[in-house]
Amino acid sequence: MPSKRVQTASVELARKIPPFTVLSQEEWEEIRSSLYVRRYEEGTFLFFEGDPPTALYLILEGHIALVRHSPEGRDIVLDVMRPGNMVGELAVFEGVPYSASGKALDCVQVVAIPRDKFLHLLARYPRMATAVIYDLTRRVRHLSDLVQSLVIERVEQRLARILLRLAKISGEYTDEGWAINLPLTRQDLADMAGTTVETAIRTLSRLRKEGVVDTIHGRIVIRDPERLSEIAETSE
Amino acid sequence: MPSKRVQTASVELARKIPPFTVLSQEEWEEIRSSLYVRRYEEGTFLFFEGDPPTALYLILEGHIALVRHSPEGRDIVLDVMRPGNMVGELAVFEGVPYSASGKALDCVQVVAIPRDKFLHLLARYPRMATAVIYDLTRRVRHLSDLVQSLVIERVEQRLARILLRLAKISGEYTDEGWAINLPLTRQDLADMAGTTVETAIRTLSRLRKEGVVDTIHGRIVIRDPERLSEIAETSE
DNA sequence: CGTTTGCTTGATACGTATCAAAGTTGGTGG
DNA sequence: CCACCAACTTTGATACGTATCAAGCAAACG
Repeated sequence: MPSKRVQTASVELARKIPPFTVLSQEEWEEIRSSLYVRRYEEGTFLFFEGDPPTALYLILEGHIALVRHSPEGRDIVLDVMRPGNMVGELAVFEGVPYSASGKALDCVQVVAIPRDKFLHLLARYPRMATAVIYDLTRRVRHLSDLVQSLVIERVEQRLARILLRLAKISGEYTDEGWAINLPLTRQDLADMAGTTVETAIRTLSRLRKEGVVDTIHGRIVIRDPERLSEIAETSE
Repeated sequence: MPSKRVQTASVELARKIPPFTVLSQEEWEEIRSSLYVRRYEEGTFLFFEGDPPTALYLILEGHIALVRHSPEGRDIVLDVMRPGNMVGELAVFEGVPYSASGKALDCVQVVAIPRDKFLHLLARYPRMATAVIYDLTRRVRHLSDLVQSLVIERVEQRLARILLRLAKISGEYTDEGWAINLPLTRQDLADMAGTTVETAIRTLSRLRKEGVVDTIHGRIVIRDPERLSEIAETSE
């Protein structure tokens, strides 16, 4: 049964990432059966804001955007998570609905841990909490940066910062430049920068005319990382 | 020695708040000597953004604002912490400089736990991690709300939201209305709303003329909580 | 008292949202 | 292979909220 073997192999990948690295081999073997692998297509949702907290997800592959939907129909991307990160801890911990939706930005593979299983695990192996704390810590720091960015920076700077971050997260060096390996729409970028599509487009167009960035086959390529960093850091 | 007795009594208050409630009496007695109480005057700083992480603080009394300073001299309040909350966990955990300053908004009393002591405690009593996680969870949720607020709401709505939150945190019912028991300047409020003093003042003036809020002896009083909630929730 | 610090109001400029409309791309089925 | 549709992208004109600069005012303080 090939599919079964793939499944087992994938779960085994989780063995090597933070919450589980603290476990001994026996402990791991014991809990492994509680975990299951799931795949999500680009653009699909793992869960929606407001859903009851059924599971916590550990990213094996791909990228997930945490998105808030506003009543007026506007979306806001709070964070972009990548392999090794956890998603859904907040809700799972407090037993309250997810406070944001989890949207697959590309082809995503996760290990899902049902809420009650995870709470059991944590009660039994409290050392696992360290991994959760580190993940939350990263999120607090990122959100703090985002707040500061929204208050003091203009759209151009915010976009520059976002592009550099995305390139760091999932960039690839090509002969065209430093390419961001994610199928992002202008709307996605606008939602990350806290602005509108039109403004995001205008800003990117200007940067393209200046030779700083470009889009090739729908992917954004950073042609002049130095210049982009300058724009991101300009304090005025 | 009266001062010594006060000190001991104050440390004892920490016994009843989250990270320590999980400890048995013996465990508590063992670690108690590692803790010490500190007091801060209104307007003083417990630590500054960029300082090495010397200690984690547990608030016994008073309120602390987590403030980011921008290079251009602008301040941004990321969160307001109150009794029972922890301050400084991020830096203490990762061993990196504080990512924001801790500013006493009123007369503050804290239990300080030196970094190495706290890490030891946590390694020894991993159950304590739960309290840390809950605190971080609250912060992530608050920062997420703040980001959403900054992106979709206008200054008036943001200020309304902030006033309601502050009133919930440290409000008192007087015959004048629901008074916020903190000595806040207009600048403080502007820093919380991510705007400038002038705009904050103009907005508050308007609200005062409409009979929604007022300031009496430098304290803000909410005269019409209903109306203020409406303003905070108006989705357009 | 004079000086500082915080508060207030006004005039103007700028960045970005909004509304509108046209161009582009990729996929689907005839 | 082409026609068509839907989704995404792009550009333009205009309006609005808020920052900025400037100046006067009030209260606190040594």
